[in-house]
Amino acid sequence: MVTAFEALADPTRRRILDLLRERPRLVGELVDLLQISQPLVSKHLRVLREVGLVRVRQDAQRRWYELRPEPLAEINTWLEPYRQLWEARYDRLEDVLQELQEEERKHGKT
Amino acid sequence: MVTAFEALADPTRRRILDLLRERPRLVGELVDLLQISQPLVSKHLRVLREVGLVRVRQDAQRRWYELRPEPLAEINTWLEPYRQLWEARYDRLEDVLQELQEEERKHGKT
DNA sequence: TCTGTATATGCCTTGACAGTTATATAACCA
DNA sequence: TGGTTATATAACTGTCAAGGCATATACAGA
Repeated sequence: MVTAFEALADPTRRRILDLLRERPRLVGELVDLLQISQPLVSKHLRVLREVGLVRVRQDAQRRWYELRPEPLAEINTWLEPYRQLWEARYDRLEDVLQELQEEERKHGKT
Repeated sequence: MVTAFEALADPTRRRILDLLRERPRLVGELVDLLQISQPLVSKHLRVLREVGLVRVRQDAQRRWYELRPEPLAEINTWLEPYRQLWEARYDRLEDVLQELQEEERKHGKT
């Protein structure tokens, strides 16, 4: 596990980030909200920590996990050159139509 | 494997997409460029096909693989609310400084 | 029809990771 | 100090995907 891409592949981790977007949270809060075991939450948080997507503030025995969105900029950068492409193609319906035709040809040959 | 997020987790697949961004390519071309086995390329292409990130045009025995950037819009949408956050924090150096201090405190206590 | 070319698929092994349970660590409180 | 709370980690299991090898499929040309 190295990049933010891998970290985002897991849907649970995406949910954790979404929850931290509202405000920092304790591990226990996340356990309640996600309905999964505490060790599992801690593991996902460790992965997110390692790629820099969250940081921890310790407060006695409690640990506040806080979002650090900067690594997402890496993904945004990778995405950039594609953005223009899909925007440019929004008005072209031919793709969809042609695909429907091909599906028809393949499956509909009863 | 379901979403574009999972598809992008693999660096080889990201490379394939980058190559297809220039122009459509034959499977054989990708094999040469990526320096990996033909079956493996075909398998990655299958994953990309299943999430709709590429499409195929058949030309005799050859298959032209072509980029279909639309599913990336899903990722872009997910990213959207985060974008403002990291942009808002670009000018705050305190984060970095505080982190350096904490590292210092932890490891530098010789 | 046979042969070569281009690509896909099946089977297998290995490694990584999600998830669980049990336990360790660490700080607070009585 | 002992007990309790909050979180992390270790050990384990099951699953799934990457990658390799062998083979099937599909088409073209002779």
